[in-house]
Amino acid sequence: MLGKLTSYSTYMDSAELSSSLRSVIAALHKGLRKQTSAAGAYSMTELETIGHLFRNPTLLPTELAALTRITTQSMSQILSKMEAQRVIKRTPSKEDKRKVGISLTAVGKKLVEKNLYEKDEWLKNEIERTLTDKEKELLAKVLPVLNKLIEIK
Amino acid sequence: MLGKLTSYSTYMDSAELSSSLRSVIAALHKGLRKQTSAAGAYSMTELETIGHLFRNPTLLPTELAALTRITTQSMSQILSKMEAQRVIKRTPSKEDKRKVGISLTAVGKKLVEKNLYEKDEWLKNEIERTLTDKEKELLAKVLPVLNKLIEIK
DNA sequence: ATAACTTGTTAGTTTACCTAACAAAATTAA
DNA sequence: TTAATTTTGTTAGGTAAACTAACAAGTTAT
Repeated sequence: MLGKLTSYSTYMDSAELSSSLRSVIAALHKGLRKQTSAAGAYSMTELETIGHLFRNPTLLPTELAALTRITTQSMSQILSKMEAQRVIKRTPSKEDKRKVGISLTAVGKKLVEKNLYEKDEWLKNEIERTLTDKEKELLAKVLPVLNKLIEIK
Repeated sequence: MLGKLTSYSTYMDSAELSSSLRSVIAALHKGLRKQTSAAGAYSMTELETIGHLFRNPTLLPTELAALTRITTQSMSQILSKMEAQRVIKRTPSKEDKRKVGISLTAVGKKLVEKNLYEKDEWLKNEIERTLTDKEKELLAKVLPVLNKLIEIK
């Protein structure tokens, strides 16, 4: 079962690496979903959407959909929900009347600053509880590597 | 926004670490799901289930549910589906008549050997295409760290 | 001018989970 | 030993978060 040794690892070839990575991603994702699904909280994708709007003053629905990797139709539904909650606002463009700028409302921004990181509490606690400082450092180092895997091409 | 510096990272505190990790996990999970959802393929959890049965000759539904982090009810449905496909078989225990041993059929084993790793093809290709050998090495090193985060307590 | 493309939306469907309710066997308590 | 409780597995029904289909309206290309 063990793949042939290569230069990049004494233990794993890419097949085993991907299988193990899939496995741990599935488990972590389930842990996260269980957290966020508690009591009318934001879903994973809603959380991502809010995060993008926090870092970018305004974005189009299409752009948000691409960033969060869902269809524009699904994004449209999320936006309607968040608009009803006064978390985001839709501002139709004057140059191109098809376009609708999406941005956080004042209420939304306040809510985000107060709550966004709190939503990650579970994972944060898991990290602090189970990992050593050295492991945290390693994790921080590998994040850009993981992000390379999901770059939009 | 930048947290105060700590010993384990020059750049990230646990809050930022967890936020970034959540983000990349969500994206990777979506990428994986898109792959596995193609053409009557196995879902993420079904894939996990098969993997566990590949490594353990027989397991109980309860054990499989715990390992894959879903309810026993959900596992029951997955098992029914896979039994209908002749991928797994149910063998009631003689000592304890409540228990049902789950194992891969001959057909299932063959199918798994042929296909399990292929299902990870997308991720494998992404890894090989976008990561350098050094990055692959780093990824292999961080896997046990990520697994620590999801250990069943 | 009209055809083709872009952008955003609503409507309806699917998937992968969940909770509720229950049956049957095993274990513990009385 | 009988009765209550716990364990194990299942079916039935519900839900959240995605999807595809269809379409309206604005923009660009021919």
